[in-house]
Amino acid sequence: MASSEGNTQTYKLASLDHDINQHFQDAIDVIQQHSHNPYYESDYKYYETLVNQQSPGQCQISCYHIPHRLDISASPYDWSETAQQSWSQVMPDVSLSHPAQNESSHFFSILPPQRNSKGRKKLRLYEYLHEALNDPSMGDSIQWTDSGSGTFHFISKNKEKLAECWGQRKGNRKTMTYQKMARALRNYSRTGEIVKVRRKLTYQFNPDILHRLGSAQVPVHLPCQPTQKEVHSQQENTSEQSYCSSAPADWHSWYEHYQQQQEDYDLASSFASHTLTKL
DNA sequence: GTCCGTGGGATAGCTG
DNA sequence: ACAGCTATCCCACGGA
Repeated sequence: MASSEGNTQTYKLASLDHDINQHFQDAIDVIQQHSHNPYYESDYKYYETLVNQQSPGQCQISCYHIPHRLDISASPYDWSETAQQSWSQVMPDVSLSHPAQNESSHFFSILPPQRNSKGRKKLRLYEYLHEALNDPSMGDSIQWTDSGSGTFHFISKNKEKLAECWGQRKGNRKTMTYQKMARALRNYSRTGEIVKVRRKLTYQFNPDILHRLGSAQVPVHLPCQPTQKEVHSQQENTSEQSYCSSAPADWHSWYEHYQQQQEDYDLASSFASHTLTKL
């Protein structure tokens, strides 16, 4: 894909200017905000405020629901509406002053899109990550950077724990590592489901994926290693609900938007670098 | 030099 | 059996 190559080149350029860019990040943010890019906003405001709330080593996902203003809670969602919505309508409008983990919560589950040989849907990585993000007990491994824009980051200290949980969840024989899990995440960059953000350990959900995950919820408890009964029960609960696997109209525009952001960032980086050279 | 994060080719495994 | 998709394995690279 040409866009992937473009992104790669952009990353390489950005790495050359890494030091400079750190100092110019604030200025770049201002530029991006003025260019009306809603998905490049202040992703990192909560680094200082986010707190590890739960005990480490606990490999369990309780699956809490974050209420979004646009949320449709547990009711099935008509995805045909999504294609008719503008970007601002699709995006959950979560106030930056209310980090997700401080919200009141209740149990939920998400709907895996793939089916296994028995006709059940298979959990995908991004779904698992979304579960983990909304599970306070996993707050020491993965956290929302900005739940409104779908930006999240792994906690360096415990990211391996999350990866191991993912591997256990998938029933892998070999231990899953963050490195391998991150490789899978990079695959999502190709499809646009999750993209890499220019920050260490930070990624961003496609807003439509985010919206889909946020609105496909039913009360259920999902342990890291669910028993067969639990798996069956969960899947019984979710299999009847509609789950649109086709890409809605806004998906493409979002990805273009993302690429444009990369270009904007690159331009800003070049400008910053050029300016410093002259100084 | 090591460690960590990232990028990507190759391949295994699953699904239709 | 086959193709397509996703996850995993493994290695290389760059920065701190």
